[in-house]
Amino acid sequence: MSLLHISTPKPKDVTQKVVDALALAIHEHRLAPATKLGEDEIGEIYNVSRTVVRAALQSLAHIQLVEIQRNKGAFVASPTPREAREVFEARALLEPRTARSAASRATPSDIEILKDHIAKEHAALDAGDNGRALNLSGRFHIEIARIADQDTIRRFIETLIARSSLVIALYWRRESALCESHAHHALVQAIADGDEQNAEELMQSHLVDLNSALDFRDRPAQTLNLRELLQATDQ
Amino acid sequence: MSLLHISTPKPKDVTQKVVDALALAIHEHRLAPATKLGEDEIGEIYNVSRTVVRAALQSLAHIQLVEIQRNKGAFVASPTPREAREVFEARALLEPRTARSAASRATPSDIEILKDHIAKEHAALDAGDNGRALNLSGRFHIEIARIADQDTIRRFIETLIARSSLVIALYWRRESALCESHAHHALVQAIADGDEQNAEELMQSHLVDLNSALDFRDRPAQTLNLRELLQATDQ
DNA sequence: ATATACTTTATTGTATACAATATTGCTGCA
DNA sequence: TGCAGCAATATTGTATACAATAAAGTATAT
Repeated sequence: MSLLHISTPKPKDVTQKVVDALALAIHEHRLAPATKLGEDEIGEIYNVSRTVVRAALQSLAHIQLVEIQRNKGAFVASPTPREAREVFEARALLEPRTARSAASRATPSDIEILKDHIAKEHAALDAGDNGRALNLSGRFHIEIARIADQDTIRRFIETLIARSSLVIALYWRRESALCESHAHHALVQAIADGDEQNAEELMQSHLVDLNSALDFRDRPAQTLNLRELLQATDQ
Repeated sequence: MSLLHISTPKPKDVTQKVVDALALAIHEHRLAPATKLGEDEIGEIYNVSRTVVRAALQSLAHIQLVEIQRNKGAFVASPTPREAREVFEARALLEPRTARSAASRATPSDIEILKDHIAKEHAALDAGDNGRALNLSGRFHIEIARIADQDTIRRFIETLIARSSLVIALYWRRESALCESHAHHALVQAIADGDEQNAEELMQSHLVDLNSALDFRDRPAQTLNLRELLQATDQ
């Protein structure tokens, strides 16, 4: 056995890098819903070929962060009011149970990680970086799913959190940025105490609060979406 | 991938054809877990280039029907006992609620569709085509999710049903093929009657029955998986 | 005979070239 | 002016070519 490769210096998965970069930009609201994502353009930005850009876009399409239309291209997804509602209904179905599970399994180091997330979120808010704060807030929820130790459901929740970013970008009503800090803090406390019932209920009410801060009556109606709707006659 | 992918109306999407063909082969247990899916090989079978094969494999990888290992290739997924358990836990979390929702919304034509599914399933069983029967059984569950009119959750359930095929291929214990016919029939009756409570409970007990027919103690341990494990040194 | 290093082959990862389709711009005519 | 039809351009879909990596085979030395 040759000891030549001591460790893998570059596990370089270029496609994943592009996926992560685009996903982060969407989560942080730097890329608005319905934005066109041209393949050449993205390829030039990241210095990769269209091949990997296409793979990245397809990956993002699958979690419904982007929508690919044949022969038209890829666009940042723009959830309809109905889709937006569904996202939060699904979260309401999955996350409370997951929080309960997390409360029954969390280790001290898990609690540290959660508290760390909250701290970073606060820091971002203080710095006025709302995009980063929103992203951290979502990752807080994903972290709880990870602690619950249910990979399958965690993956579902990840996609729901991702889409939630788009929903918030389109339908957020309140002026105050993210006043959920207290909810997250209380949740961590319940999880740290192993109080399953409380964790479940806190998560449920937290999601209700989030939902009530959204206004689905507004039309999302981006220019491109409109044009698509007007032209959609086939099938 | 619009909201309606009941069928591909346009014969132009070659990738989707490959995806569907491979998925069907897996669902019908013609492709066993851990089978290597070489790109050239598949490309020759369907007369397409590796480009579309790769796109198809990536698509299947995302719903965890295949597993892609960098520089190694794609393999039919081989869920571990743990993953298998998680699949059915997730189904137990999502499907009863979905059945309830379906019971509150089903139209007469929906009922017809469900009964049609059951009839086809019986026919397949009588013809000794267990693979097809299993596939139809899964599509029955997906149909209920469609009736429930929750696209987001329906997509989750679709992936769970797909993975269930693999789980059954690996961990099915009973000799009798699929004795769920009665359960499905009773479910349709409850849904047709609009009996939400009954539909939810029937689905729950149906899933419990399915679960009890699985034996997760057996090792799946395919040859290739073993070799991978012995070489897995990263992380 | 076994093990190790090296060579050869096969397969995947990425880039590029070509084909198909959509979009845009122009020209001519009413 | 406004619109229809065609031409030009741009973008995506697919195939192929090349590069990187892993797998397999071979020879040699102990």
